[in-house]
Amino acid sequence: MARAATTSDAFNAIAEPRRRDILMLLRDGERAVAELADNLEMTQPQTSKHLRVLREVGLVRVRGAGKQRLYGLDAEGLRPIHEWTGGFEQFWNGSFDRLDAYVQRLAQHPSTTDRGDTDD
Amino acid sequence: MARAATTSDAFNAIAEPRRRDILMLLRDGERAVAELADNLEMTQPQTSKHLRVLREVGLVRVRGAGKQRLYGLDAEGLRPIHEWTGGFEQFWNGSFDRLDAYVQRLAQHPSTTDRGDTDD
DNA sequence: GCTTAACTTGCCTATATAGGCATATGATTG
DNA sequence: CAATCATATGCCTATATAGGCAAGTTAAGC
Repeated sequence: MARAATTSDAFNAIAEPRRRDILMLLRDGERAVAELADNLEMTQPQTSKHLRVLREVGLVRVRGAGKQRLYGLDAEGLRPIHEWTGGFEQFWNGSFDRLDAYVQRLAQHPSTTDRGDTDD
Repeated sequence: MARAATTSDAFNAIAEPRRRDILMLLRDGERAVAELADNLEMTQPQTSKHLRVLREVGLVRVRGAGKQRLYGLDAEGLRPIHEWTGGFEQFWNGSFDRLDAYVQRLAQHPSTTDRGDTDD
């Protein structure tokens, strides 16, 4: 099979640096497409396409304003990613060692601790 | 041009659900390839390839243990993602309105978002 | 209705996988 | 060294973009 679709979920959507840039810009408020394109030095169609992806995964929403289309942030979709990565927080704040790993393994998969190399 | 490489950074690496599964399993401790493959119901080559991507972006590390290769978590690389998404936290915890946006636009410092330096 | 402005979409190409399968590489043991 | 177990890679195919460019669409204004 082929690779996963970037339009499938937020994880894939923010894998593209361009789209992360767009989201960061939108933190300052709604922006028109041309404004985004100008700020990020991308062509307009390029910007529109990225915005479409972001819209399909629900990270931005559009609002018609005359001839323009104002895109606004809908960051709720980033929350699952923040929480998912947060599930690994203990591994980078220094409060984790082999004993912790062993305890966690026991708690979660008691049957899979039979590798016999836990000689502590 | 083509789409971005999934091996380029952690953002791309975790865009693949399979790889997220692997990382979650590794929270319980080191695992051999076959063990991961078995747990996730993937083939062994498939697992090896995903592990290679994860290794190249620095999310896991390997350790030879006899005939086996034990993969362990190196979650430090997830930290930037956690922090990046954290930069949008204000948008989903309800403490954001048009005035906030206005103030942020005035400040124009997208590099360092709110890290509790106001009234924590 | 026609023109213009601001976007969106279609079409095309090149590229980067992800998965399947077979094979090569590494390490251990007899 | 040969045999075997555990992984890693190579090769191949199908697919999903991302980007460029052109054409279509929608909204205002005259």
